[in-house]
Amino acid sequence: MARERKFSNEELFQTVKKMLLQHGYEGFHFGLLAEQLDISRGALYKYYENKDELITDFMLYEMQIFIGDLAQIENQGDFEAQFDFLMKLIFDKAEVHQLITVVKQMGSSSNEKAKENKEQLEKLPLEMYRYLQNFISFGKREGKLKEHIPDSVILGLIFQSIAIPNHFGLPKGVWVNSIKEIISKGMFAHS
Amino acid sequence: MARERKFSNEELFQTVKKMLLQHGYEGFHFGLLAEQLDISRGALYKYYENKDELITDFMLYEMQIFIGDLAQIENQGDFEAQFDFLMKLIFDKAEVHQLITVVKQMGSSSNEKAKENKEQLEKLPLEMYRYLQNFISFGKREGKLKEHIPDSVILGLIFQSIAIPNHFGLPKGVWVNSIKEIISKGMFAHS
DNA sequence: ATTTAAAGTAACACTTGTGTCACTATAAAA
DNA sequence: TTTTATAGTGACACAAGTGTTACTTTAAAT
Repeated sequence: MARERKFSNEELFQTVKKMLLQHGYEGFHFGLLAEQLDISRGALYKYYENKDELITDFMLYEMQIFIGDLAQIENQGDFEAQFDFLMKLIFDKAEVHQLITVVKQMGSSSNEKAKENKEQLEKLPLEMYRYLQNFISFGKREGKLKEHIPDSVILGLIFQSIAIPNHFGLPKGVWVNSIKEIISKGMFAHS
Repeated sequence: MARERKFSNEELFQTVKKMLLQHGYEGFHFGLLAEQLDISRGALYKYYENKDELITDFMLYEMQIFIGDLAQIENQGDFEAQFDFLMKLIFDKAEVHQLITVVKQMGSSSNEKAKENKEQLEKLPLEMYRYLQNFISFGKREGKLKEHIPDSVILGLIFQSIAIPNHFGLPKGVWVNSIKEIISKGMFAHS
């Protein structure tokens, strides 16, 4: 009944991700995207009214995958296993984190659908927080995590650790293990 | 011999900083800047040929101040004092860190002066590294820092810690001390 | 008071991105 | 094979940023 599409949703979102990481929110535009997908700019308007609607839609997709993965933390057994799982997840999905800054750069957008998407997006951190809160409570309850450090600092530091630049190109294993060691036991030698 | 300027260099750079943090590299432009400074756009071209020349010039100014402050680390006495000094400096100058990402977004710019500035900028991390390398060597030599953790991970984690978002608005003292504790002694309770 | 050098302005031509629309292309249903 | 619904195109009018230039303003030197 209809003509075949020249690009899949999967292709579209992958290209959007690449473009956003490369050019940031303000440098991202339909011309660039259309060129990468080898279609005309006009074709994109068949699916999205504007940039913000497309970006929020993409972010929703990306975040839902991330949360789906995160949900698996509950099946990981003891606290150490959960900690390892979380660190692995974060390092495997390093880009998700940089993408979050993109949403913050969006103004109050013109389009209705984009606003809806944005509202949806704002709910997701709460959903994430549920899993992470459980993880931390579990750790504290078991006496594995220091009681007196605020949960938000623990979470913040874990999440931020993915953004540390590996300038000297250390092998990933060494890299991740070093970061895990500092976060869990500190960089100071035992006195 | 000449007319009075409507804006000082100090004012200019402060506004550039604000605009860059607010809009990012690609969203920053002369029109915006001129409006903020309450001058015409054309006036800016009396001083800078284009955006990249202005931004690199600003970054050079900003980084040189930071390095000047950092140099004081050598007068801080023992290792713990140096660590405290470094953490305080980093938290007081949190913006400098976000600004570094701006330089990475610049393409190979059109203008000669901008290229020169960029080359200068690329030399600065090495100058910073000298101070930080000394700090870490000192710490390891004194047996205060773990020998087996690569220097680049230690530095990376310290610098990255400033970007942790204080979503829940913890008081700055609690906030910084918590982060310092994790970095130095870890978030795991002593077994 | 006149001159002068630098500061600032405003308009122009140019470039790049936006959103729309009449149009063509194509795969499947009838 | 004709119809039809959807995919995709290309051109148009518009909006926003760039870089230049002829012009005006102003404070200090003569």
